[in-house]
Amino acid sequence: MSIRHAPIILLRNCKSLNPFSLYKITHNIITHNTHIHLPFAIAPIHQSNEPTLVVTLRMLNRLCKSGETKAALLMLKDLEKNDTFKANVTHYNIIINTLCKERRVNEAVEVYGEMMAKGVVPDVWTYNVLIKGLCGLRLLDEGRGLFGEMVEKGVAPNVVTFNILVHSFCKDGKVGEARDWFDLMWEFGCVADVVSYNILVNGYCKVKRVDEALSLFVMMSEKKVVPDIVTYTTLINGLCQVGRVEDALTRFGEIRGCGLVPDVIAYSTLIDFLFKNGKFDEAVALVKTMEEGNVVPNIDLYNILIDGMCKAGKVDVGEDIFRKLPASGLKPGFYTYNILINGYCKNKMITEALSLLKEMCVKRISPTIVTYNTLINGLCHVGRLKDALLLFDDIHKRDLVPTVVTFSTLIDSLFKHEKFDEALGLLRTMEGVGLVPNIVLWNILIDGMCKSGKVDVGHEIFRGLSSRGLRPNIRTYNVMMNGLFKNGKLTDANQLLQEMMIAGCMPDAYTFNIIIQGFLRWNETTMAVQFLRRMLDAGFSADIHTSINLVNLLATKELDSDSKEVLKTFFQHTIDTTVT
DNA sequence: CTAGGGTTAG
Repeated sequence: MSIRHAPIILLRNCKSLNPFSLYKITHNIITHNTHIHLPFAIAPIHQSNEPTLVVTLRMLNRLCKSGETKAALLMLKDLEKNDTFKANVTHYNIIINTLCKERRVNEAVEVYGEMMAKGVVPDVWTYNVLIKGLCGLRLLDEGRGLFGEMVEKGVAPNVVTFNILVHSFCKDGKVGEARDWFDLMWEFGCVADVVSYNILVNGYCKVKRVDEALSLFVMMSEKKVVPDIVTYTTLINGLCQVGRVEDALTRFGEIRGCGLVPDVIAYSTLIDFLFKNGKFDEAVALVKTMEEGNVVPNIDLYNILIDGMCKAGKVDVGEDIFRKLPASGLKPGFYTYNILINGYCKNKMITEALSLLKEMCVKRISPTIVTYNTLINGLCHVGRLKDALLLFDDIHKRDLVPTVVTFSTLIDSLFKHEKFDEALGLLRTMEGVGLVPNIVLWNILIDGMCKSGKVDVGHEIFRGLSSRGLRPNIRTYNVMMNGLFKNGKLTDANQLLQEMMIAGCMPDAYTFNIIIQGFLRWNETTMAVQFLRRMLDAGFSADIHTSINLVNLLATKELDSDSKEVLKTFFQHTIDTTVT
């Protein structure tokens, strides 16, 4: 037997080897026996007479699919070296795609450079994959740049190219630009398909512009693009998000009439929404309908069910579903554990939550940082700050990295325990490891500052937000307003209210309660009553503190008849809603 | 032999 035939015999006998081992062996033989050509060595793996091109493509693809990127890269290098067999654009595409999926976009771009240096001309697939990879890292400008480059090089974009771009801009919250890309495709001879519409419909829904989503739905029928189950699920989700449940249910009912069948995700969307809005019975009824329709629940639906049970205070039912998963051939992963742990925490059953953490470790399911964040939050919530800090120390031992959420939770709790110095110390630690506070943490900090008697520092932080590229949200305004009122800075508080309205941030129930209590505290009865009226008009109700203050007001103060009238309406309204 | 869309936890 000549050395030339060695690989053939070797590989014929090792069908059970995985692609990596096969290629490793092939690769080793080739590197040590330079006279053997790569295709010659690989072909026998498949014991077929297929053309070498197809064989090598399959080989590469199998390596990538089984997570053996290293071996795949090795193989590509060999293909590049080979002079009797030239690497084809698809070889490169497979590699570039894999690297992009692994978020190794830098390397993908390098391979792109290499292929051009080798004179291999990139095609539309190459660009689509790279644009998607870049946009996935939120490098939208680079993605846009690559689009320009492909056009310049004469590679025509297709509908997929535009879908990737529309989707990327939607994900970044830039629906306007997404719409521009959507409209642009016709100028390149492309026509939007059902996927294009679904992406944009979802984009509009995610920023709560549901009416524009609905008008796209109309546009679809004008353009004779038939909606599919994804279109319906997207719309239903959007309608739910803006509280239009009735419309959502109507759409759900339309599905079958279009010759479509609701799938698990369609059901999941509605079921989850029903649970989140306290419509427990309706949610359970829909699960039954689903099962009767022979739609098989998957792990995601079970996660939603477990979460829903926990949110309804029925953790034991949640645990029951959890324990019965293996019977349905499903095994809970860290995600499911996190949900159940969260359920126990929200129901203040910390012992059970902690024992689930132990169980994960025993079953070799690695907890994630979310697991720890959930437990730390749960411990803080029941006042066990010390234990929360102990758990915080465990994070490093598990090779996990704390996130801004981890720090925020602890800092918030430290502030609530009036441990101001420790809170600020932890903030410094956080910044020391290169984490940047987000708006949620700034809200906590502003609140903490105000409550430790440093309103001015809080106000300063607030003023500095825009220079950090952050926009105050409703909570930011609320904590700031609360701080200003509590410290008697009524003028500033008033000004802040104007500011938030101009910024398009509408006061919510919290805002009104803060304002009313704030004015009452400083005996500004007229203002308080004025805002009470505005609150009632806006459809919000008073919280318990505000209500008590208003009762006291009625009992102790001389009031003009107008004010009395407002208070009367308020109490009547409260009684009505309490009785029903 | 490669590219695009809908649901869930802190």
